[in-house]
Amino acid sequence: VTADIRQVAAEAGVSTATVSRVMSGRGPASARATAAVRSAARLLGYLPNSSASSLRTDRSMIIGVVVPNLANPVFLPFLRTVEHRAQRHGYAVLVADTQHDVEVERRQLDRLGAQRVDALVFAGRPADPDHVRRLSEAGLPIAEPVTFARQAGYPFSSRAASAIDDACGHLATVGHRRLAYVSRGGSVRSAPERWRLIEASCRSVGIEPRPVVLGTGPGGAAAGVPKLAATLASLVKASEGPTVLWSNSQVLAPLLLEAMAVAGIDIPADCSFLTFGDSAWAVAFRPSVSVITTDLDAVAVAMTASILQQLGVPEPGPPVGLRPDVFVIRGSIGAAPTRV
Amino acid sequence: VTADIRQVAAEAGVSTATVSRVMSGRGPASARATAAVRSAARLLGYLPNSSASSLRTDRSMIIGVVVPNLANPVFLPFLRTVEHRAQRHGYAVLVADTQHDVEVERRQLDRLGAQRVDALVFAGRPADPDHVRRLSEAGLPIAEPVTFARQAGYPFSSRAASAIDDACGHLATVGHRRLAYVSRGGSVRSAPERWRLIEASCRSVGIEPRPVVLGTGPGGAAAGVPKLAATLASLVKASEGPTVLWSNSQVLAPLLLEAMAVAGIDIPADCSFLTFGDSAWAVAFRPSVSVITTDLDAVAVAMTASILQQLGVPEPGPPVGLRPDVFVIRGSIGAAPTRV
DNA sequence: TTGTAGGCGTTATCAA
DNA sequence: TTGATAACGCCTACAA
Repeated sequence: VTADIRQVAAEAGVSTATVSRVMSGRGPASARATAAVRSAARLLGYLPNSSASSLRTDRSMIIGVVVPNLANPVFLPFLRTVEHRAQRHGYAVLVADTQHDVEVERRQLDRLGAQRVDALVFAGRPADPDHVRRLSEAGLPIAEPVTFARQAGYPFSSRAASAIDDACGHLATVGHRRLAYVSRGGSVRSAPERWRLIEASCRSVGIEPRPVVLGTGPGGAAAGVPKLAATLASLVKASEGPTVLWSNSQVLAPLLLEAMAVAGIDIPADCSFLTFGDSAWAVAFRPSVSVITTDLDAVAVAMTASILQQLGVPEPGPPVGLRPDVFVIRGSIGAAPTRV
Repeated sequence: VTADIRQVAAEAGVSTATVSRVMSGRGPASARATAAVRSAARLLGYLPNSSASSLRTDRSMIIGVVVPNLANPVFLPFLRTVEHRAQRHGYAVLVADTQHDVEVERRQLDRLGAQRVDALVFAGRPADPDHVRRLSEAGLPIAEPVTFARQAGYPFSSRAASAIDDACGHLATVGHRRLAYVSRGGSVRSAPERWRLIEASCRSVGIEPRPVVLGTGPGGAAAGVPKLAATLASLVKASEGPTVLWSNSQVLAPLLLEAMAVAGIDIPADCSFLTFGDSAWAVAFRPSVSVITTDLDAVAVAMTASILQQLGVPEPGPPVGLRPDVFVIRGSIGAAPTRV
């Protein structure tokens, strides 16, 4: 369907070597030849076949982005950032959703391997870290959040820890003594450090933490708001019930808030609320929702910069620093209620 | 770095042709040869080089997905659906963000063209429809929402029209006579039909519609909530001001809601509210937010199925029907206030 | 500064 | 059922 390099060469009255040199910008070419090739290429709508070029040069100009769950909007800024910076340097972006599944991840990595991607960027923790380590040792440039943060001097724990400490400290100060950390089945596994940090931090300020794991069926928590409301009602209204609900994720937060509204739990009079992950809706909600934010975008920028550098692309500007997570106090946190 | 077909052939004691036949599943191969090749491939970690394969077969096994704005979460389910169905049939997905810009789109399409993608899926309307039409006429399978819906017997207008009529009808019934349709600079251009439909529908039920376009600077409306609040306050509190605010997009909605809260505008007592695009937060919000939903996921499924069929991949099951948009009544719409 | 020619890894043809 | 071999389109020594 498309023109090839020989047709362009013929049209321009030069050899294929000259066309190649002009199109890639590598190697010498007279002004005359350059002009002839350019116009011939435009005339024929010539686009160099990157399969052929990859085969010859052993560079695919493709970066693979591995996302643990494409349904989760938190990964969107990540994907966006990588795509923007990659395309600026002529790289295309292949996206692969692993659906939090080891087997799917393996298949996807094989697919990316078959495409001979020049680098791999993980938007979240890989399901099979060993496999990834092996690829990395085989010479493939790879960026993965946890390892990356560690190398950059921000191991996960320290990045999140201060924000979690801030949150727990504030909660204790305004009188809370019992906290429930709510998550869904799938997510617990993906971020076990969080729970450990929260647990430790709570204990140190005299708050008793308690994990609440919601069932993860088809439809998940979304399917059963009335049921969820009942669960939360009995949880919160018990005499020794928690006075704070802490949502494990941005996705879970609105479901919990809705269920609390349905259950007639007033925020923050009956129970305070906070969640991981900020959003415009969290701000708009009344009372506005306290959050712990991670600057995922900055992480993506730093990871992409590191990858591009390994690929030998000069990225101008100073290296981007990673900001630790931040605890944002908003109206959804109030003084602990005194239960009758 | 990776093993090639010759090494596998040597290891398995067969020819490269046999390896190729076994790995691709095309062509005959004895059980004995198959087993030998399989184990040799596993041993060497062999992944066929798809650049070479593409070059030879003229099929890249890549589907390009063009997204007008990767920052907008509405495109996420779309991307997810295409990715899932594509990978099920061995296709990889290349994602390209055009940032609503003709020039960027052109560059991205060139990049995808250079990769010789087997098909193109547009998650939103292309910035340069003529260019896309040209590609399509050149034989590239392309799916694009508007054209696709039209072919499927659901031209955009009729898909959205009944929901818009429902909304306007309901608003008129509960006494509204003046409506403001709020959008941001960029989005108006991307969906001018909406405004036309809304305008016509409002007029037909005796509501006076009025477009409100918010400035689109860096940071956009997000930067100036106080300013936005002032704007909305003077808009709504005028004696002839609108009694309904209709948000053009899911992204804009939380900003407007926050600004209304800041401005002390009560929903729905002072002013009713509705938006395009449903979400868990819209449901959780109090009062919960009335919406017009589009089943983008179903659109993605149908578009992908059509593409896969054009690529000669048998998609089992009956063709998916496209549901028209739906107007969902929730608490954010109430009776029109009588202004003093 | 330009052209010639060989080969990147794979698949399809064809003869055995 | 198998194997030898000629492309696929491009890049890059190397020679001119």
